[in-house]
Amino acid sequence: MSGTRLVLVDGSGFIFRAFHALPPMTREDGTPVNAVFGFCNMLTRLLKEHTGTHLAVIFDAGRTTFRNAIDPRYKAQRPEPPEELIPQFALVRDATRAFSVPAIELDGFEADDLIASYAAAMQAAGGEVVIVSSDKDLMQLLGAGVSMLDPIKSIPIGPDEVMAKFGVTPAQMIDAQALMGDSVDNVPGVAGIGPKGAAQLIGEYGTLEAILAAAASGAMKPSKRRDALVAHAEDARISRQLVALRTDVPLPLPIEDLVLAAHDDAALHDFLDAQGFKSIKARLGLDGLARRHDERAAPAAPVAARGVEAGFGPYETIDTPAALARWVAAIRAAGLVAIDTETTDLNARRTRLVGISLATAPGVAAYIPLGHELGEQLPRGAVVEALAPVLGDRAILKIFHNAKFDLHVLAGAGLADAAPIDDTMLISYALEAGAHGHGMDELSALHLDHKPIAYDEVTGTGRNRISFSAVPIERATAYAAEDADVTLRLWQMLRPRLREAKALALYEMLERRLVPVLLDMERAGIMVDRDDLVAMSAEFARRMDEIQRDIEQMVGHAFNLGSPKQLGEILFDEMKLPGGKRTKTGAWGTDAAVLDELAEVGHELPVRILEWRQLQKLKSTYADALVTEIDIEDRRVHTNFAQAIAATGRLSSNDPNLQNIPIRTREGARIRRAFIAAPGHALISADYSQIELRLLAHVADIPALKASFINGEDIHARTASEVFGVPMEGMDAATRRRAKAINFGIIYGISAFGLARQLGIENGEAKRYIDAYFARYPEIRRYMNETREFARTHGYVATPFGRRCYVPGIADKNPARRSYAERQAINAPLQGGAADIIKRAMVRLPAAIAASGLTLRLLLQVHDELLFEAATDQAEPAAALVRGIMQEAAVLSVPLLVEAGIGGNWSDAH
DNA sequence: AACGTCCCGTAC
DNA sequence: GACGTACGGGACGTTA
Repeated sequence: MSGTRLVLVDGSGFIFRAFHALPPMTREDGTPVNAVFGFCNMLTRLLKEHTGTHLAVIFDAGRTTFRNAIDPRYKAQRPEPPEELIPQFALVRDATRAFSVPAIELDGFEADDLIASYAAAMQAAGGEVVIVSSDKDLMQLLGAGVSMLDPIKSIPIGPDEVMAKFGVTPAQMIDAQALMGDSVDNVPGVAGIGPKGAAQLIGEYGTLEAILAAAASGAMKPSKRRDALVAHAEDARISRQLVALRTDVPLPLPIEDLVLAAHDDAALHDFLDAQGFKSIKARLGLDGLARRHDERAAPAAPVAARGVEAGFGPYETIDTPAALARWVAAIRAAGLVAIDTETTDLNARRTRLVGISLATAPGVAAYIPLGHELGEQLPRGAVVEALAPVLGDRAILKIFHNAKFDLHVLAGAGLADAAPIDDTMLISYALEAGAHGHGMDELSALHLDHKPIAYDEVTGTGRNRISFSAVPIERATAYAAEDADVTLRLWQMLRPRLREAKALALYEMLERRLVPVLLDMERAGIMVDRDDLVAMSAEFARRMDEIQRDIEQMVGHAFNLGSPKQLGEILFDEMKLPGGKRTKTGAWGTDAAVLDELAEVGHELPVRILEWRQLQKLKSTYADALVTEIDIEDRRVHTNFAQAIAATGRLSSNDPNLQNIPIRTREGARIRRAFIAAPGHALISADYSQIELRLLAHVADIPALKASFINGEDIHARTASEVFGVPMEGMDAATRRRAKAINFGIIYGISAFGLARQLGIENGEAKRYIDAYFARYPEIRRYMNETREFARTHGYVATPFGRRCYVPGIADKNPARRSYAERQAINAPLQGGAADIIKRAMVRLPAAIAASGLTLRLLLQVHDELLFEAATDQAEPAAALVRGIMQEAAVLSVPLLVEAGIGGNWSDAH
């Protein structure tokens, strides 16, 4: 029977799960049919996707089975099914037959035993089995030729998932379940032992019998748990018999009879019509068929039905306690929920929660209004109380798009505990950084072929913009619930791709773990000296006034110094200064390089303009802008770190950008000095030395460069010595500077033109430098060629840690654009590799800091630098701790060096 | 008035 | 055109 693939649907399990996961819906005559609808959808999907060669749906038969003989308590206290579910049991069996699929059940046995027996028979015959269920009771069957598929989430469940959820292998599930028991089925287990305890014991002793023997013999150290094991040993053994599935049940139908058959279109059409499942009919292409017994038009599908299947909306508004309770139950049944929050402001930290949307399955989403100005809404407290246990439940996955934003907002509303999380924005970024943006609307258009309602459409823009709290609830529901729905669908689509793209570890170990770290950094903020900044701003203004007067005197009339256009016309049209260059739009260029050149040839005006420009920059971008960003509550500035923007894996910072605070010039450093430690604290700056050049030495495997780093040499001086043939000792600063520019140029994908511009030399001379460099380090040229070639064949390059950075222009016919993409390709593994390393350090820090007991927190990341705030008297050991974590964050063929400094302000900490 | 683009400059 | 990655301010031209 090799080549046979038998799909076994756990019909009874599905009915319960679908009933709880889907919102209520009824057909025309009032009969509830939500589980039937879910079932028909699931079967349609299975048939469409050609999952197997054989198919059957297995059901439980009756209420008593052989297990009641083992233990009369088994399933004894199971409550009657809900009233709305009862009529659906028969309807689901009808549905199965309508699809021409065998419905199998056998008195005295549960569906699980039949599934186990069919699976065993198939295994013996050398075929494959796919069990469509998410029931943990069936996980013990996973193994060679037997796999599981979650019917609602449409995701595979394999040994990895079992290990992730229960910490044991499928083969160990029986013993694990025997220990933990099952309150729903009244399987006793051992009191006090849950999934975690069971996994730990099995990990240590191997089997249930070994555990019980160790407990009885005293080989286990005395504890409450050991006492419980001794006292309940018999319960555990009985539990084992209850949870172990029978594989020897007589098969009611031979496997050959389960072969997939074409369904009877007319019969199926009539059944679906009777239920009002118009959308499924459409999917199966049965619209055109006339009804055999009744020619009137079929009733419109219930609203929920369209959503469940494929449509986006309409969605439910949750405004009664009953609806809220129903949704909480649906989330528990689904084991996951996609969540989106709506707020008064787009800044996560200073916003207020206006509503929460939830989605448990495609099309199944709802909105909980909380802070709308008009309309019936549940009290905030009641919603928080109902959702807190769900958000805090480690067994329920919370899916967000840009989780950090929602986590800020939820924490502000008293819902600080929400783990585990997934983030579709970060999943997309881990998969395809650089290929496209990772906003929800863009991903929805790309992957779901659906354009969601835009935020601006709901609130308006500009002067007409209204707060989300002023949006009518009905409109808010349509927008907000759709976002949760889209998030859930993106998750279903993208999550499985992580493994295929070898990005699973990158996502789970790095990007996802970074979320709480960044959240804490943003929350912490950094203290700035407001008075200092205000004073600086005034001083800069005064000096700019003076300079402006001088300039206007030199020019002979007033003009807007801030206008490059006016300035260019004055310099090159009016005053006829030499050396004018045009920008790409034809205007005169007036950037610093141009003005520098004019200054070189002896003009005073450009010098004054450069001075004015510097002050203008410092005043507007830094002094003034930062003052407006100070949080009045804590006198600190809180940036936002964007985790899915840069094509290389770097973070970016905005509102305000704290990753480009001046440092190089004397006046600029004054701005940096305004970033101060809180009273009783010191700032610690720790930065990687030459991390990108070290990565270059490592990935391009350049022995000479590696040796330099291993020997702790001054790398730029060494380069100068090699390229220009001068001794390291007594080297002049200009020579070293040239070598430094070459080293940077290499990292950026060097061109003679670029290097010439950088150094202010002729193209020809720059080319000679580069040639000399390549001659001395021949591996560089090989690395560059191989990297370009890899990018051309794959469309991306990868960092040493597996992050893919896409370079879309790599095959462009336009040589300029292609060259640009090639330089990106050469730079990305180095810049991205450095980003990976510092992120590794960042995710390792919280545990190390907690273990150290030091008062120390991370405030900022600036690509190769981490800035901390520590209690003053602990700054030294704190600096040593972070140096260690950062240096050990990765093991390369060259050492990583971290330099740390301590100071009362950011400038002095360097 | 609001938005998008350009030019420019800051960081790593 | 112009060696990599970002963010943002002010000017300016276009839209509403």
